[in-house]
Amino acid sequence: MYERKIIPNLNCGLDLIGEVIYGKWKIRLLWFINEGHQRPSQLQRKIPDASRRVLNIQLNELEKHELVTRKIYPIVPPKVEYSLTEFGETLIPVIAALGQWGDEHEQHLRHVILKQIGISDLNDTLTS
Amino acid sequence: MYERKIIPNLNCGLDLIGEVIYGKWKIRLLWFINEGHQRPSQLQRKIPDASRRVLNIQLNELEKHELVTRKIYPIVPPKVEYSLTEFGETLIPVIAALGQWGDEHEQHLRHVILKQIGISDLNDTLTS
DNA sequence: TCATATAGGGATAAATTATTCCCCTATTGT
DNA sequence: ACAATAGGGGAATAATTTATCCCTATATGA
Repeated sequence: MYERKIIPNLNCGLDLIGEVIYGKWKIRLLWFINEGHQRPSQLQRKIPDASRRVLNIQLNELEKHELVTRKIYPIVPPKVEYSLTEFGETLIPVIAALGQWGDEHEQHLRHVILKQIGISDLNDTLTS
Repeated sequence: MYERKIIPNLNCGLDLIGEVIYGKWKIRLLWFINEGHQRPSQLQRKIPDASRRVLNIQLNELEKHELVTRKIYPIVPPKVEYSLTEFGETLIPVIAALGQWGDEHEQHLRHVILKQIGISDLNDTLTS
């Protein structure tokens, strides 16, 4: 595992929440697990742009941070199910607020983001 | 400026909000600007762990994303003030929700974060 | 027998983000 | 003359995060 060389700040609530949700796919993982997509293969299908590898890594971190639990069924082929812990569930309303803000301002966000990236990528983005 | 090689997903609200707030200091910048710390030097004093350079870069991005505006006073020594746009203001309640969750679960978060990083860093973190 | 599905991890490359260092302008105070 | 303050940016490097590729194991169906 990677070992940090710069010690993180843990001064305020924003620092603390950042430590556990800052990761490209973590919020989506929590969201989909909450929606009932509990198995790794299901999650991968819901998030096809992420590689299986990263999802595993980020799921491990979520588990270490006690936001999710992992249940292994001793059968073949293997079966694993992730569930939100009570702690993890408290985060759902916050994630909902993030997603809602994004949805409410979709038009404007798309505009300013594409403007910055460069309009040349517009087609790629829309067709992906 | 850096040019992306991987095209971002802009499928849902979570993708969109991520594009504008995903950055180590952005949320704090928005928060402090909202609190009235509008000048770059003030912001730097509020966030001493970030270098002046990164703050400038992230402020530029926030401006491009139309979350803040930059007002330059043509005097010497120079004076600059950042303000939230109306759009930026709509993000404040969301940031507040993030910070509040972090504050409410401070004990538990500290515990799981330090557990993962390694307790050896405990002293460093507490005295920094 | 061979492909598929299931779950996971090691090693390494690439992409992205953040830090460091140094440079520029002009005024005020010592 | 020199340091400090105000704001800003280029270039190089470090740190961190993601992506890619390849390998393990077992059972089922074609």
